[in-house]
Amino acid sequence: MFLGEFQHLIDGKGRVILPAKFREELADGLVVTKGLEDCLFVYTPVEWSKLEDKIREMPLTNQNARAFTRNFFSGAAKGTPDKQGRVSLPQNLRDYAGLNKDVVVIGVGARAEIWDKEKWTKYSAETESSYSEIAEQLAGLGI
Amino acid sequence: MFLGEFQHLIDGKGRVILPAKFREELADGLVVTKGLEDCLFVYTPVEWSKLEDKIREMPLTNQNARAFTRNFFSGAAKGTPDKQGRVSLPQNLRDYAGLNKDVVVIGVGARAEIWDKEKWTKYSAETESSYSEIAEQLAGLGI
DNA sequence: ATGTTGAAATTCCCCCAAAAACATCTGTCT
DNA sequence: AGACAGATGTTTTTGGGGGAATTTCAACAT
Repeated sequence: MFLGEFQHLIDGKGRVILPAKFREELADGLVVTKGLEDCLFVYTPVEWSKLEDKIREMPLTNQNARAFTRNFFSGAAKGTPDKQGRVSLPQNLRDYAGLNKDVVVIGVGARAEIWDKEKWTKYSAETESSYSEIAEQLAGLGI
Repeated sequence: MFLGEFQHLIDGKGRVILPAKFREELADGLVVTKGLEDCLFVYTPVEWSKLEDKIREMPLTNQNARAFTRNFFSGAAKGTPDKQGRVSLPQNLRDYAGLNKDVVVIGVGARAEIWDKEKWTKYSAETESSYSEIAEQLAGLGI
């Protein structure tokens, strides 16, 4: 279970330091993928394989499914944090999320997310103001 | 399981260097064939034979099925990477996929794909929008 | 409030492995 | 026999991964 918001830097080699609170859960591996709203999703191996199973069911013969599958798998990277809690992010993922130096790592329950700091600031400002409105619309989802 | 996106060059003899992360899985052989959307599909021997079985089940009476089967099998080539992790691609396959010098090798779960760099750039840009659409739907399914 | 201790974060440096260019060998065809 | 095309091997360079050291921060106790 990932909670909280943490500021970090990316080093010259494209590595992020994981928040200390996330280390234990991710110690034996993690998977990073292209997420929604231009951020990266970070899953534990268990969560990932659930996802993977769903995707594998998609038919090879459907063109949209192919496009999605390609994006999904090619935009994914397995990794293990080193002894200092760092994970290296492949170039294509950094490009996708527009990560430069300042990043924000947030906990979102089952997964963590990595954002470019600026993008996150903007996004959270926008959604915070409409927080209760959004909540209203979610009422139908049974929360 | 193949994941990620990797840039490589084809040498003068028509050989591609396989990404280091794919080597182990392909060490004891691989099958390359004409893929969909002008790229090449690369399978492990195991995955290939699974596919072969599926294709055999297709009705011989369907004209499209016949055409597909012909392309798929006639364009296939078995190979083994050398000690440095290189695979040589037959001329006809290189022509098919329009491979010059810069290629992109991507992991797509059960298979890998080899793309001409330019084509891949274009394709992934075009399909990115459908990615987030589908991802959103999947996210709605509680993933 | 201040000093002390420990852990986390940032920077630096080294080494190994992977890429890319370069070179050699073999066989076949003319 | 020579030349060419194909495949296989070798060398050098570059980039990335990993470790270590220094600094910063935070928590705690005096």
